Amino acid sequence: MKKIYIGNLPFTATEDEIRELFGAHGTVHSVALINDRETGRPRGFGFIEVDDNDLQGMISALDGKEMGGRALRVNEAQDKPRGGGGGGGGGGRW
DNA sequence: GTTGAGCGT
Repeated sequence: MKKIYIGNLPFTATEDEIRELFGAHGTVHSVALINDRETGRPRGFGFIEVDDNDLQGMISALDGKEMGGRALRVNEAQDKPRGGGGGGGGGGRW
């Protein structure tokens, strides 16, 4: 199971839309749209957990897909450590 | 009734 970073999301997008959109191209284990912790406004990006075998398929299939008038940005997430401990990994190689 | 970076508690 891997994580996918979704950016350039429209403020009108919801987890349900993401789940259905990505679920149509693979198995989506969980969907999480990130909104501002202080103001509560949507940040325009989110995360989803998908299977390893469907990760590439979703990225190649939904990356650049238009949603709400804006092109979605799909890429494998970096599994950044949020709650202490651990170190970064991979990343940055574009 | 607003907005736009880009990896979350």
